[in-house]
Amino acid sequence: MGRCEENRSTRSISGSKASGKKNASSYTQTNKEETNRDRMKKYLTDKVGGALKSLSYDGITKLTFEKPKDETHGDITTNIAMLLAKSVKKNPRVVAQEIIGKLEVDPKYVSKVEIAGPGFINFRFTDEFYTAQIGNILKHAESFGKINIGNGKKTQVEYVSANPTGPLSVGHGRQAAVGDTIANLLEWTGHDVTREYYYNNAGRQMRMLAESTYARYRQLFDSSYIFPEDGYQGDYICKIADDLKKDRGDSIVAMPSEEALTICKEFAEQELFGAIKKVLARMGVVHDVFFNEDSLYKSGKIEEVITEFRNKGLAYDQDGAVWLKTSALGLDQDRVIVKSTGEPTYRLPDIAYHREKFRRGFELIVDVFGADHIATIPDVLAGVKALGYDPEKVKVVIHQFVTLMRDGEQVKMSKRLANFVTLDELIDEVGSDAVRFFFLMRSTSSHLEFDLNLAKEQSEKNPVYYLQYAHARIASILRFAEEQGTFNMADISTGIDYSLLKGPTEIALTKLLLDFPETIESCAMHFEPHRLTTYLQDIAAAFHRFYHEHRIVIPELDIAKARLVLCLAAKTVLANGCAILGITAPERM
RNA sequence: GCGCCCGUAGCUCAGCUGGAUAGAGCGACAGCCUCCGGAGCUGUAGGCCAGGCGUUCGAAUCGCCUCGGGCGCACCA
Repeated sequence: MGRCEENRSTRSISGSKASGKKNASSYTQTNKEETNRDRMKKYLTDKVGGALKSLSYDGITKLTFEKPKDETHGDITTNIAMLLAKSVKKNPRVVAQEIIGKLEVDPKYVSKVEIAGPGFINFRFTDEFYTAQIGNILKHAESFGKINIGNGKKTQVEYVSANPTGPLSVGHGRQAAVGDTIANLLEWTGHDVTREYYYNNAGRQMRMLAESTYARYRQLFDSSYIFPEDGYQGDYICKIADDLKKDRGDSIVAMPSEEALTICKEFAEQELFGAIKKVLARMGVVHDVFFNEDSLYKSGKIEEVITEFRNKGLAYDQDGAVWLKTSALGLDQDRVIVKSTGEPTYRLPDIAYHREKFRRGFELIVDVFGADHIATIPDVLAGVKALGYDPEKVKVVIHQFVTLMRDGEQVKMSKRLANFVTLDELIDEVGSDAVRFFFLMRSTSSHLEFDLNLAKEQSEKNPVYYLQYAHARIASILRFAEEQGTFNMADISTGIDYSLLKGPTEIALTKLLLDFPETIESCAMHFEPHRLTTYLQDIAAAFHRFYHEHRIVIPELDIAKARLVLCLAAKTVLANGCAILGITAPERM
């Protein structure tokens, strides 16, 4: 890995990281088997399984439980009777009745079993079953929600990966937020995550950057100097040229052009990469590894791949170019991997890079790309497979485009005309929390409409504030309770009578809080950060409802304490969720 | 022409491996502060889930087709 530029510097940006440590062995707090729903399933699988056995219905079909959509249908449900109905030739409701007849459940856990609809068996658990677990949330505190399902699996998440030819756009911003949050989710589920940025500082784009910079530099001395036709038009090039002049005076003007261009390229690259890292850091995004495509050439990895394809009979020469027989790998047509000019196409280094990912020992590889890169993926996966690696280990997350809206109108952007909004400007305008949250709010497969007015709005309309407000409000209540002497943060773990929590809003909030670990699991396994944003909105809403129904700091100390502990649990989940999303959870606002 | 994504309330979008009367926010309308943060809460109105056919006990969800919108389809990355 010596070819990679390591960057394991401290990640202390905006306090958004729960921890800079990525030691898999620290994920011992919550085992998967211990999540609330798993516990319920395990219990019921045992009980219902027993009933099926005594009816000789076992082994016919798989017994599963799921969470009903509608809360009035109980806490957990099974469709087993409907699945059995056909093979035992009975009405599903009759089958359900038979099962219930043989069922023996502990009333301490299960308060209600009923047949509903076409033949669902619904179970309701007791309030105490839930509230008794609040202590568990407090015990794990900032680790509540961590689930060790990755077992330290070596995982790489590649995202952003923009070449240093200009400032990052809002599209890159979405990718940064999505990639970084997926990385966070994978860490929370026990994966050993490396955050990586792949770039190319050779090639045509960079040559154009050099020429553009050089031209702007020359124009500082002679305004009639001609700017290249396809050059980068943006003002940022002028600024780089300006800085170059400050740094080197007029010393480059007289140089031979090759030498001058090299200097311009390196200067511009350094300046742009600095700016890219800086703006990413503003969003709390810090990569561990910056992998330079050029290193693949220098170390001969590119040649190696070509040779191997040739040896396998998967590469051939035609019209002066080298072709990859992708048609033999299940794709519609063959593709060029080395142009007749001798230059490789992007496919070749991409394949070589992915092979390196495998060679470096990654067992799970997540690529986050923009929708415009969709077409390249099948080639790379086919290439990887041909080289003997399992393409199933590569998960590609494609995100669709971002549209900025201002005052109900779409903000027109064009990179070529250089009138696009940069990520930096976006953060300047609405702040890092809103940027991250808005980018994460939607499913990656959907286009994202970013409403600038809404993101700036400091009111209940703004979903970020709604969430953060809930956290700040709880913090305020806890402060108040401590001032009143009702509550002592130091000894909250003992002497709480959770059975005093029995209002509908108290129970609803409790249940939702206990869903946190499985929400994390689901988000991580499907690489879908947006579901966490929806979940946290629900938590905030459930808290506000609870708050409005019950006064918390009251003279009845037992009840006050139980409610305060519920508040603290809600605060914990909100804070942990925000940490994963990479947004702040303010104590005051 | 081919591939991928999307089409759900006036607007922006959820809806996890198919499940029971389709959800949220905004917008509209009507309410709620002697009391811990009203940046909050409650209620009303609003939908043939683009359309069609199929799979099944059961479809917004799966399959095929059509229509709309986006993004790609190079010896550019």
